[in-house]
Amino acid sequence: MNEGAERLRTLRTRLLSLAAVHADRRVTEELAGAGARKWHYAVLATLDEFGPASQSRLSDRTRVYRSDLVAVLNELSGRGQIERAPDPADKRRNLVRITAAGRRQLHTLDQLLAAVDDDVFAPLTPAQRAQLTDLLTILVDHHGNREDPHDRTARRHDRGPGGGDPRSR
Amino acid sequence: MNEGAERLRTLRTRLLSLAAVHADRRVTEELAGAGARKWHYAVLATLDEFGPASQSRLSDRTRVYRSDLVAVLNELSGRGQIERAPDPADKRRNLVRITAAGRRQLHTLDQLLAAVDDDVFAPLTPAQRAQLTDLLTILVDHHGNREDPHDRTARRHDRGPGGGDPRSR
DNA sequence: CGTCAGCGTTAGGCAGACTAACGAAAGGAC
DNA sequence: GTCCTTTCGTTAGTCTGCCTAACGCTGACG
Repeated sequence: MNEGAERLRTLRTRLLSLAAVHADRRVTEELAGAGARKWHYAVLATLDEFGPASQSRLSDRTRVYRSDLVAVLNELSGRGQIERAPDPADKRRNLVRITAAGRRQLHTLDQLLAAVDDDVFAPLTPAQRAQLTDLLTILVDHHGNREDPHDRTARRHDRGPGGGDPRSR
Repeated sequence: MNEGAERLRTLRTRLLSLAAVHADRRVTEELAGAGARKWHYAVLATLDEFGPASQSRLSDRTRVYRSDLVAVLNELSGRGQIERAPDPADKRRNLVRITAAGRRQLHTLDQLLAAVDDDVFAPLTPAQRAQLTDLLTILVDHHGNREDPHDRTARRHDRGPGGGDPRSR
């Protein structure tokens, strides 16, 4: 009944995708149960660890696009989990800070995600889980440093005269 | 400079996602260079290994939704890489078969994907790559068997009666 | 022969990733 | 101080992948 072609089953990039899709789905499901999404968690966690920050800084740290961040912050502040106030030192900026309610929510989500992790990686032994984390970390670190996401400092002007987008899409 | 919160950097599900997103992007880019997409490859490979099949069988084996498969097959047949003809034995079905041109394309894509794999997993030693494949295979096999994709026999009824989810956007 | 299930197809929703552009404000050069 | 450029938050819109719903047709079964 089940299962496809040899080539597909052993294609490493595909395996990676399939595993990730499944994990993503589980995470999304669980977070939805708490009325949150991945980005909400990312923002709350980042604010908690780094303290108040402007939206663009948040965008850099969470890898959420500035344009999409707006909606996320709207939702979070609608629930009183963050506060957004103009920065007196620079009126272009908003200073975003996490609230007590936000910390409570963050704590809830932390536990939730730990449970999902346990569930998703249940078929692996603790040693294997650690192994997997190591391998993935190597990969992510490697390309994370050379292919910075929407980098604002290095890019921006490289739109050559040809206008061509190097990454066709 | 770089990099976000500890909690995010060490979250296993997130690492998995990030690695997969990167791999996916590379794959998509390269395939685009050959005028193909992932699904095209999946279909061609499956046809090549299993021989002619109906669309719904293809859908099962490739995990491409029947609705989306239509467009993929249109494109492939537009390029002469597959042939689609009504099954004389059951007029509801189309029999899809790969052509010689399709096999050539498949071969091209195989090489292309091998190169991408090499590139994406370059930071890992061969032993580590094998390890990763093993770990991912365990994960995929495990949930692949209990959470059949768009399973048609055992529907899911989880969409509550409450109607839509008015996600503001 | 009538009902039901399976097939291919069309249409559409929704979310995530990403680009473009804009008004407001800041910073620097002169 | 006046230009010019950059940064910031924001809105709008595109594109793709994932997924549901429904339709018309055909075959299977009682």
